[in-house]
Amino acid sequence: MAKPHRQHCPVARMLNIVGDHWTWLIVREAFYGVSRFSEFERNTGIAKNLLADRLARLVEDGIFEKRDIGERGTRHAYRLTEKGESLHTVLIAMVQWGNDHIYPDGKVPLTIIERASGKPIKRLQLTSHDGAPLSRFDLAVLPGPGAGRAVRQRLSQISEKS
Amino acid sequence: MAKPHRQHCPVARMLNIVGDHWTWLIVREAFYGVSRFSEFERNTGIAKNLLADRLARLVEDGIFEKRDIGERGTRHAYRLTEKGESLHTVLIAMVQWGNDHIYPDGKVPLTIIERASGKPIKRLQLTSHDGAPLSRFDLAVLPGPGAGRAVRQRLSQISEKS
DNA sequence: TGAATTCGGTTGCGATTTGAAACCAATAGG
DNA sequence: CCTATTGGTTTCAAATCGCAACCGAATTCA
Repeated sequence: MAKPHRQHCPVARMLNIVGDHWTWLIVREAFYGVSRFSEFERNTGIAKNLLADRLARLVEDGIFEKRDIGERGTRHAYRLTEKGESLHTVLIAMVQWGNDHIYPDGKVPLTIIERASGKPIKRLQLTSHDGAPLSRFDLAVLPGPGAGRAVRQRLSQISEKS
Repeated sequence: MAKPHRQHCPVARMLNIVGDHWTWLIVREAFYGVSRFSEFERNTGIAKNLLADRLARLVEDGIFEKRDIGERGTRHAYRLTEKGESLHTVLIAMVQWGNDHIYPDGKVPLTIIERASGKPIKRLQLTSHDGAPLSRFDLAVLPGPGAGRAVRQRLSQISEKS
């Protein structure tokens, strides 16, 4: 794949793990319940060598866990770890964006509903600490506890401008 | 870049537009207020030829809009369209995931706060139509108004399993 | 008014990655 | 015991990446 990003930025660092488009299709399949190599292959259309490579990386990065099945087996199940499971919010954000902006006339291929009520879920919304909805213009980005010199400098430049 | 995905899936289709890791760094910069070619270049570390390619694609896909500045200008500003702006939720989801899973001991490089209160924003949460928080196990995926045969078949296979 | 620098690219090139296919050993299923 | 499936690895051509060089127009500097 590509050269890893060295920036101390959660987005850049996340992209080192899940910055590949095949990876997201693999993760999507995992949330559909897929766990076997051949199923990932069939459902995404990825080439075998790439699938093997991506799965190995994802296991190494702690997104998937590889378990043997069948006792004396060369058969495996790839299951999402908790770290992997928590990608769910990002995936849903992607689905919602795709549904909003790709299909004309609301002719979306799939809708996500709450099982219990049968009604569609709400769109993901940024909210303040007390739950009030926020737009991106209500936000500011501050250096966190782990911010180094570079990050601090960068963020101060931004706040100057605005 | 890669061959586009042909699946009728919002995730796959979105990845055709923003499935590249550089693209997300460019979008990140745009949300920081960056609009000029040279600034994108400096702040992301991307090569000039790739930046030119990515920006052209993003303009074509309606994520950015390219405006001339300086009257008789070979100088341009790349600004997010509304379609581009709405990627914000996805980006925030990525930031939150990165902050949660990449930095040990909560030593995150940046925190996102509400400007008005100075307090950190809430984590993005899936909610039902009436606002109750949901986990991914509370959800079901149904074919939408634009679902074709392939999607229907696929989704019915999934519901069989669970 | 020149001279130097910046901006927004394009071109060329070697190194890396991709995608498709062929191949393969082990095992499960009938 | 035979066949198909699983989970890969290998091979190879084509595409892409990343880096550096170059470039014309325009802006800034002296």
